[in-house]
Order: sequence, then C-alpha cells, then structure tokens
Amino acid sequence: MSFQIPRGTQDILPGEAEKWQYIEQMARDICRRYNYQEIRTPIFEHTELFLRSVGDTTDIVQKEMYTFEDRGGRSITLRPEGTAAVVRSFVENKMYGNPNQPVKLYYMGPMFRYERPQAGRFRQFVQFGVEALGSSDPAIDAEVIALAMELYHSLGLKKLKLVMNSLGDAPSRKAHRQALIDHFKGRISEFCEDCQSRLEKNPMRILDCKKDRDHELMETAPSILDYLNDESRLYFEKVQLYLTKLGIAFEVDPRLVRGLDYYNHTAFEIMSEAEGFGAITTLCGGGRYNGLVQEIGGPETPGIGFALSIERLLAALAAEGITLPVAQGIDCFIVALGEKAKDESVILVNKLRQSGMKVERDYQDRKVKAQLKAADRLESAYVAILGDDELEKQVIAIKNMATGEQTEVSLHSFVQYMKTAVESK
RNA sequence: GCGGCUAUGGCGAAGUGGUUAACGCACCAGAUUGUGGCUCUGGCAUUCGUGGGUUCGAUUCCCACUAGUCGCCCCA
Repeated sequence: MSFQIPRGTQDILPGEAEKWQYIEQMARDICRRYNYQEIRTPIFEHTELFLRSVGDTTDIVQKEMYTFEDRGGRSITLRPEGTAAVVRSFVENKMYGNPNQPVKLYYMGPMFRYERPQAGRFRQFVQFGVEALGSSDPAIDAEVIALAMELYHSLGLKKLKLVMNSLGDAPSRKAHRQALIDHFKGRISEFCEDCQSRLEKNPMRILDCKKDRDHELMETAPSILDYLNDESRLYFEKVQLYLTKLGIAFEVDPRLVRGLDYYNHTAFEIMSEAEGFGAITTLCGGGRYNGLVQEIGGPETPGIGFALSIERLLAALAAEGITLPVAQGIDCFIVALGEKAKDESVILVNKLRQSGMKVERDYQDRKVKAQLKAADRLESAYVAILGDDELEKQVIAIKNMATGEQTEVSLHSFVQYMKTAVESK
C-alpha cells in the first residue's frame, strides 16, 4: 500500500456522503427559518487569534493545535473551532455597525485538532455552529439552544440530554473562584496532579475532574449557583423560563464547565444517552461569551453560540438506529443491444435526464442479462430495452421492475411516457 | 501525551513453524446465444499491514514502525 489517509481523518464515500448532504440541508433550512445567515471564513488563521480567544491555558491551545510557519514566517494555525474566526470577521468587517442587530450567523466546515483518534474524535472533523452577536437578551440564549435541539429532533434523535449551567459574570466568577480556592486549599494534596495545578489557574475545573469526583470535598464544594450576583442569577432564571416555555427539557448541572476560556453566563451541552454510544457523549457544546468581541479588538458586544459535530451526530443516529431518508435508486436504466441501439441510447439517456429523471445505462459492454442485473442492483424503477427488433419498429420496450410487467411504446412518445410513469409512481 | 486490544482477497472471517491459505458475502462467466431478483456449476489471495530479527524454513515466534479500535486526559 503506497499511500494512506492521514491519521484521524476520513474519506466520506458515496452512500455516506448523502447522509451528510441531508444533515447539511436540514441545518441550512433550520437556520433559514431562524434567520441565521451563513458565514464562510478561512480554514486557517493567525495563531495569535486562537491564543487570545480560546485561552492559552486550555488543552486546545496547549496541545491540540495544528500550527506551522508559512513561507513568509507567519505563525498559522488550522482552526480548532469556529467562534474565534467568526468573531474576528465580525470585528474586521465592522458588523457591529450593521443596523440589523443582533447579527446572527452560522457556519459549517472542517475543524482541526491534533489528538489521538477515538470513537467520536478525529483530527479533522466537521462542525456546524451558530453565533448571535449583539444581544444580551436571554431570549437569544434560548433561541440558540432551541435551534440546536430542533436540528437533532428533526433528524429523529430522541435520547438526548440538555445540561445547563451559568458561569456568571466576572464579579460572580471572581467570588466563586476565591471560595473554591479557600475550600480546596488546605487539602489539595489529596487530589490528583491535574487538580493541584488547577487550583490556582482555573479552580472551577477541579469540579469537573473525573478522577477525584468521589472526594468528600467535592460534595461540599461551593456551587457557582450560590455565588451568582442578582443580575447573573436573574439572567439564568430567565433563560430557563424561556426554555420551559418552549417545552425544552433540561437539567442544571453546577459542575458543567466548558473547556474554553471565553465563556460566561449561560453554558450548555447536549449529550446522547443512547445505549452503547461510547465514552464521548457530548454532541453539542455552547455558551455565552460576552467579553470575547472586545478581546478581539471590537466594541463591547455580547455573544452566544454553539458548535456541534456532524460526525458525532451521525454516531448518535447510528446508536439510536435511525436511518435517514436519503433517496436511492434510479428512475430508468436503458438496456441497449447492438451498435445501432447503443448509438440511439446515448440520445435517449440524455433526453430522459434533461427532463429530470435519474437515468443510467451500461458502459461495460455487458450482455442483456448482465445489464438487467445491473439495473436491478441500481434499484431502477424501470428498464427500457432497445434492440434491433424495437429499432426496426421504432418502439422501445419498457419494463416495470417491481411488477415485471412489460409494454412497448413508440420511440417518439418514450420520454413523455417515462415522465408520467415516474411521476405517478 | 499515556495504556489495552487488533491488522489475512472488494467486504466479513477461519487457520498452521514446513511443498495446494478454509468458508461466507460480493463480483464475473455459464446452465437460460434479447430479460433482473431464486437455484445449480465454474472462476476469483505467486499471498497473510510495513520493515527487520529468530529459524534449514514463517502468514504463524520476537522487535520496531504504521494504521485501526477501545479507554484515560480533554473535547465537537
């Protein structure tokens, strides 16, 4: 074997690609109805953008970025997530000056993270995400979450869990942070190495630790929810109220901490609860990032968004045994026998296609039997057979593959006959 | 970045330190010289991920590499 695909990447082959198209189409249609517009940004950005936005203490920045120097000596990074670039573009193109606020955007495309591949984890994966910039109305938080849920529901997923938390605003976080440090400080030596280093850098993440989750101090640790100031608390309550009014079930998990530094207030994850899904169950993650636009050099602008992986969405569909209604099969297969008939079939195939039908023929010089077999394999609804006999009479035989019935129609009425047959099917 | 398991034809899968590598599916041909889905017959891996080692001999034993897979960390 001379070449193989790079680790953690995948070819999406025919048969599978149709599912992607179906999902993408569904996502676009939902965005249209929610009035989110597509934005396409480059696949790479200046490294500095991600250091600033994602946060240089995060795992993404510390060990997962595809960073390289280009020929001009610039440090370039393949985007590990979508929000940074959208915000960069928002600022660079002065979308904050757009009279239509908030600016509601969506994107779909590959992201890159240098990781060990695993079930549901790839080095190149596709994210669909939305960002709403310019509003701090809790209704937009609920709208963004509803949009994600609608996509999953419209594809038939049922076994989902929406988990919510509020990370609060800056003063709330600061107070909570201090409370956490005070809580763990005395006995931090009883915790894992990671947690020990988290104590000063980001004590909130200790709560998220899988290793030490049973430690008694975890139970009694101060919850962010108790440290939210009035403004933050009311905001979170309003988001929950709206979700409830929308009939979207959720649970509040005060331990939910998102991996990127830029989040505040609303944080949420949508997870699959399907049996045998594997270790990674997060389908979608998102939250509010009110300081990010300013961090990137724009005016103070609130924002909220989410990102979800199409790969994991497909895995969730598979886990729930859902088959997407992707069209398969063709309308007509033209079997041609003999040189003259083959010459004629070139034209007939073209005519059918131009009138909207999905049509195929033989290009392998196969015998009748094999051509019929090929038609069967392609799940063709009809087969049209043209040989010397038919050519002489200026007719063509049409066989309904489901019933086996066969009739002859004149060549000049062939296209019209096929059209009505296919449409009435 | 760390650990477990795996690597045989287009796919699934058995197998043994020794001159012919099961089987199933798919595919091709024929039985049916102009008609598919069923049946029958035949065909289809100078070769067992790559490289090296042990051995008289390795697909089978050992090592490395690569890849897949599952898990840890973390995330989408």
